[in-house]
Amino acid sequence: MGSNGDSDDIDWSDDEVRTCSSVSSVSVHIPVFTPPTCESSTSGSKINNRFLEMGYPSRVVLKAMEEHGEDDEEAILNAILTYLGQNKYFETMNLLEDMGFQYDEAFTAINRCGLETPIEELVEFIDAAKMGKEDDLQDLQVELNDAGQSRNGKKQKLSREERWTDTGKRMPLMIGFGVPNVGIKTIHREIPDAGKGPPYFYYENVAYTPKGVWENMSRFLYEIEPEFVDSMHFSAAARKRGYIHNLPIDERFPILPIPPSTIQEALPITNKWWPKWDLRTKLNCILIRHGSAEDTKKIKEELDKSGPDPPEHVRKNVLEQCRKYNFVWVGKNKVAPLDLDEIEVIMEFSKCHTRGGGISTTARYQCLGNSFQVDTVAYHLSVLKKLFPSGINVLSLFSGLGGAEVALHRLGIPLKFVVSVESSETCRNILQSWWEQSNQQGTLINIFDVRDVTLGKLKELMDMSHGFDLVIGGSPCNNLAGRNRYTRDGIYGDQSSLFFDYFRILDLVKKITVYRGYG
DNA sequence: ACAAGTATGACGTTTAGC
DNA sequence: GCTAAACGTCATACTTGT
Repeated sequence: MGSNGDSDDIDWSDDEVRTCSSVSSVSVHIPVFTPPTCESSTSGSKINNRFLEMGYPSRVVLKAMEEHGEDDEEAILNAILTYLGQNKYFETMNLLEDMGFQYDEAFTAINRCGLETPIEELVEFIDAAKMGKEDDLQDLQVELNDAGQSRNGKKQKLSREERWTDTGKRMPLMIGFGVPNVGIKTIHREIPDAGKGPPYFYYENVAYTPKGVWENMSRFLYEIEPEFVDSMHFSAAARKRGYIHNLPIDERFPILPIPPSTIQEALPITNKWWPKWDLRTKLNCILIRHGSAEDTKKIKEELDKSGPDPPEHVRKNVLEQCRKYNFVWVGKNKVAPLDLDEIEVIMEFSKCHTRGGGISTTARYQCLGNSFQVDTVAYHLSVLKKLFPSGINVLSLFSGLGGAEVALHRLGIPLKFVVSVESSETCRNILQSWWEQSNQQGTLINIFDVRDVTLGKLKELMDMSHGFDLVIGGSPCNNLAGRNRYTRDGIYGDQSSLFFDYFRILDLVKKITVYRGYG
């Protein structure tokens, strides 16, 4: 934590790590889906443009505006969602759940049978799926029903709080302080004074770390309780991440249109070849490496050998491999790893975000596997739109592909001044070319190494920008991630210890902000 | 040939929740 | 005890450019 010989005009004596009582009481209520609220606007063409920017087909937008006038944005959005079948989706989900089916059952049924399938057939599908899973699933069902009735002495649907894997295992839902459509928690949370902005900050890392890591990080980050969210609630792939931030959590909204949230919707070309006995509707976490060609070959050979109705042990083995390597079905008995453009879209970057400019395939897989899932982060950042209508100054640490920048841009928050700190030249190039292509009007400054972000450098940057509104970043997870067999050393590991630079820089920005009266 | 960059097979353990 | 998942690392072979 050297201050590089800067002449200090602030008291930089080492802070004790703050000990604040972090209190948060949680209450839960379960609303049905409501479309995101939109500010009222004065001109119809403005609204039109906004919906078009959101990516809705112009024909649909025009039709909605014809029927609902030009000013009632909420009614127009509602109509668009109806035309696109999204309202129907939520209605059907709610109906099935009201009938007593679990979230995942309803989810799978709709996504396997299609939205237009009559409700009776969906019910049949679910029942049939259950029969196919034999005794263990029946036992599970009994167990779930029992649990559903006994919890808190009140009948309660477990599906809102928990989900089941396609093998029937119960998993935590990981919805943090709420996600769209699944069930929104109403939460009152107190942020300890030391953690309050300005600046706002947002820190991200993998949810499953060695024991004690999140407690440790939380202790540094002002005792703020982490929010754990699985991006499966925003996209077709799981991504269990923890976020420590001091953002408000009321009135969050997702970026629109809501992207496909199942494998079947996101990768429709796989439907034709997807076997009935592969019940996956969600991909596992997208990693930095893809599965091997050798493994896909073995799967094909094994299935070709066992004929049209493979025996249980073959299915089990194939499914195990598919889950492990995130294989999808691309031909008869033929699985393949995800393509790069498929990953780009699932992470909610645009197609070709990482393509070209001399970047190798391996490097693309790597930086995409390291990235934010944009919808998830955008949902959390959406509260900034109201707070910074004229634009935002961002210090983006460990920027990578620019997930934070893309999220803010997609939310329609102008990027006035962005300092991006990123050690990979490849990633800096990708962010730089996105910046140019997306027609940014603000300033982008690239810095190579977080260690170069000293007190003096920060003062210089904050003089230029009049302070930072948001400090955002996810520090390296190498030494935390479960897949690491060699150097899962925890927060003090070679790469993951850069967390402390995140903290150092954030804390310096806080102090400069107070001292100079920014914000 | 050689170096540098790229692709790929092989490789357990620690979480968490029953 | 069980199952399931996990922003990965290392060594080596291959490819590309000079």
